[in-house]
Amino acid sequence: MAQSNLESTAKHAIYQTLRRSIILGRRAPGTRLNVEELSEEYGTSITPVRDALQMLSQESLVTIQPRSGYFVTRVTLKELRDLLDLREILESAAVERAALRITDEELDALEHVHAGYTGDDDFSYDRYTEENRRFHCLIAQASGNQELTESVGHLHDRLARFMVLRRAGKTMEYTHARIIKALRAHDPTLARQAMVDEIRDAASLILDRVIQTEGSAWELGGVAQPGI
Amino acid sequence: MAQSNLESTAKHAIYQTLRRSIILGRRAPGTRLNVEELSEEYGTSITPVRDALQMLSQESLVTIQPRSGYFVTRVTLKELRDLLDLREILESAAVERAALRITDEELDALEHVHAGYTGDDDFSYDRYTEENRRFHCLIAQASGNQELTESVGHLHDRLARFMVLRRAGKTMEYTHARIIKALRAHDPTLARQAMVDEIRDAASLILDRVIQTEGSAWELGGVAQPGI
DNA sequence: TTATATCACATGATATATCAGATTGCAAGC
DNA sequence: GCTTGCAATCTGATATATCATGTGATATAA
Repeated sequence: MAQSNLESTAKHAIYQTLRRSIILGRRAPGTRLNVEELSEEYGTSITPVRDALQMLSQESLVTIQPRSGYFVTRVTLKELRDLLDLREILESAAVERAALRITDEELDALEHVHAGYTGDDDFSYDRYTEENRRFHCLIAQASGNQELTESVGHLHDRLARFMVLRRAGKTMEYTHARIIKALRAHDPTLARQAMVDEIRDAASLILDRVIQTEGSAWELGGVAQPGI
Repeated sequence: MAQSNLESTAKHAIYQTLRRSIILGRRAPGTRLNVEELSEEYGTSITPVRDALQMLSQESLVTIQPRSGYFVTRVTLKELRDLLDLREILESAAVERAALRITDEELDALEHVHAGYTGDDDFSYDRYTEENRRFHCLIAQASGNQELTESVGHLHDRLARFMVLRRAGKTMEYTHARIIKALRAHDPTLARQAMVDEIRDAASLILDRVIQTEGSAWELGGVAQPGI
């Protein structure tokens, strides 16, 4: 997304709000998104709504059936596995690079990401998920590669609705502390190992949870697009 | 980009044509893209032109200055370096995974990508660049990770206008043969090394060429967006 | 009762007009 | 001569109307 000051446009405000509601699971996968309803909800015409939906479709959060409808994208189990694997590829590379060049300021920032465990309610889990995203993006930023940072951020956005399923509120600070320790030691191998451990644990938990709680709704290995 | 049968829409046809002209360098970085002119050129109203430009901006090929103009995105030297580094991250991971699971059919396909060296003219270089993209996407596909495959494809699209600068028409088949040999041996370490060698050689050549031929036009380490 | 054809409606896609902000050029003041 | 302010123009952003396609419902025939 290459734009300057796009934040001043209505389409951007709608995009952000809608994106967040999809990511946080308030609009369920497969749900139809109706442009007339959305334009009433946001108090605009359908044009910026369409623009926002176009943007979301390019992030694969929304699927366009031309001339038929817009839908919140369903994710197959295969796609989820692919995303989690891609996450490992990107974030292990990021943390290796970060270990070699991270500054004290950046390390301090990492240590202040978490506001602590406050329970297992939905509100707390929204916060933990956001803090987790911030933590990992700060590491990617410390890699010095902005393209990599943006890729990591987008990946977290796409995975956010699944990250909540982990229920890792109690353990997150511990696993992140391991990563911070390796970064402080400027040890790329150790940092990579700590990161890969976290990511694989998370992937395993997410996949288990998804299969348990939504097994019957998943298109295992198939194409899960509306209308097909 | 999550859509079904989008190819039937005018916005998609415009998107593809415009995208290609940017990638092939026919619209130079920094060039203003005027919606009225484009709508006349494509014989439509400005609406699908706007849609297409929105899509291109999300791929960072176009930069939107809200209420001011659309421009072909300029890439800073830092961004180019970051992209090339991200390419190494993604493609080395892809080739490792491919080495473990590539089929004979996929290997045959790799061996038939190249139509041979035909000279140093522009037309030939367009073809080499396209063949190079296809080669690397086939490898990513052989990794079995569709998300990774798409990421590699997008990366090649963004880098296409720089890949041409390599002038690697004569050497490409040789470097690709090394990779194919390692894949045939199902040796991930060897495959990774061959891939990293190619990517680093390419990156070095591209950066040298860019600095030589366009050094004075580059915003070294700065922000190179129109109007700033 | 089932299969096929037709019609009506829903909804995205597109066209056109208007609005809103940015940019440029010119004039006045210092 | 330089700077600032204002007006005009440019151009993207948005609103509204119309078009085009897909889907579901209904009617008709076998």
